[in-house]
Amino acid sequence: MPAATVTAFEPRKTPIQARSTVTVEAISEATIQVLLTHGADRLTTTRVADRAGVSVGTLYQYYPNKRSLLFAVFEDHMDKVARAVEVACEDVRYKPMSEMIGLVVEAYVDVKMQRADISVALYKVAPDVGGPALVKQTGQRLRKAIEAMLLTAPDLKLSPDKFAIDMMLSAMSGAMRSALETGASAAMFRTMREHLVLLCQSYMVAATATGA
Amino acid sequence: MPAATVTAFEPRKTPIQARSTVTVEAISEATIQVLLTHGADRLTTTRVADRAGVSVGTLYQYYPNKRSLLFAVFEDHMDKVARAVEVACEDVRYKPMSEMIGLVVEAYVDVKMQRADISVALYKVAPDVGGPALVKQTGQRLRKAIEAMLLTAPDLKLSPDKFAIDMMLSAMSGAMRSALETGASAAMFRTMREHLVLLCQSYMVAATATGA
DNA sequence: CCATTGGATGAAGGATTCTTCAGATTTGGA
DNA sequence: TCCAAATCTGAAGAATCCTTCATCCAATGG
Repeated sequence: MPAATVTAFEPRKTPIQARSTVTVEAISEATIQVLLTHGADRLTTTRVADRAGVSVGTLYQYYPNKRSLLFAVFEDHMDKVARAVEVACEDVRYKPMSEMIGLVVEAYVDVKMQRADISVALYKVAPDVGGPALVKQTGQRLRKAIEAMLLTAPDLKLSPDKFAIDMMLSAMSGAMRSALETGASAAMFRTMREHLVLLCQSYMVAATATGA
Repeated sequence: MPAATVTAFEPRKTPIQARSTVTVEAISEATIQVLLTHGADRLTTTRVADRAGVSVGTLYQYYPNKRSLLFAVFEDHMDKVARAVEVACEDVRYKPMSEMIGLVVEAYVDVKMQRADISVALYKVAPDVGGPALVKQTGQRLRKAIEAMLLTAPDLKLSPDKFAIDMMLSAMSGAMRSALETGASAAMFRTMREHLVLLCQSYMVAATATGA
């Protein structure tokens, strides 16, 4: 069950017929498009419905309110990011720690980049939609994946520090956010990807060497 | 002159008499209070005016619109943070790089902590008020201060990498934001302060050793 | 003490937007 | 084919909020 903060965003009705499944998909996609083309503050339920090719009433048949709509999109994005990182964590088990960190960081940067526009759009609505709660939740999920991964590192003596992992994650997202919001160029992103890898690696080495 | 994105937020009238100076002060303070007690989405110009003990009309005499009001508060906060970091940068010139980094990071964490509630409140309104632009601006300001500081480090061979400094700054703010938004305990903040110092130190050492 | 400029007031205009719901339409199965 | 359930429609209700402006009060200096 999701945290309390996350409740009351549940969809109102579950699609049964194929027709409605298409509809909710269209609405979801339209939400992103409107967010992208009109911005967060001009995101209107009517506008989303128009773009989706349905009427407002239909929208409210699946989402109890505007926030739940945004929340759904947000949740979906976070899930995709988390999934990508989790997969990366699986793939690099039993490798040296530095390599682990490097690949995980790159995986994170890459998913975010693939959905750069959505990321930027979501930064704008996050505060109004219980963003921090979802971020926190996803953070825990990622920490577990990374923790499990690190436990298989042959060159890791100390057990991985939870605090250090959280630190790394928040630093990562901070750097990524900054780059995305300032609209960095492709070249800049490559550089920043390398730097972020370096940052995480050197920190994790230091953190696991010194202990906590 | 401020960037274009930052324009149109200028106060409408400059206080002349003592009375009006008090008024603008009260409005500014009231804005923070309302933000804290009612949240970003229920921040109303009328409500702010009430809390400040003036009428809405008075508010609009000094701020052309709601956004400019929020912007002013935001700007003020960012300035205080920047100032604190700049002072720290001045104080640690000619010391070893690690010490420099450590003290600057601590200075940053401390200012943010002192105004923890304001910080959290502002995260919520930032997107609607040209936050990213201001953050970018302040970031440049801080980078310059840090760059100048690093140039006086006796143990620094390579010239400091601008990219690395930006990276460090964004990582710092990301970690801080995460901690503030999740409402960490005082003990957690102490730990996180130490870790953040470690993170920045180890990264900067790695970044200036390897070059860019 | 008075005139002029600065400052304050707050009801009301104007604009948006969220959300509902009674009724029309479509679908899938009997 | 026909009906009940599932969907869809979109005008309109209801609630907010931002912002203005005509008007009144206070301060300052001559």
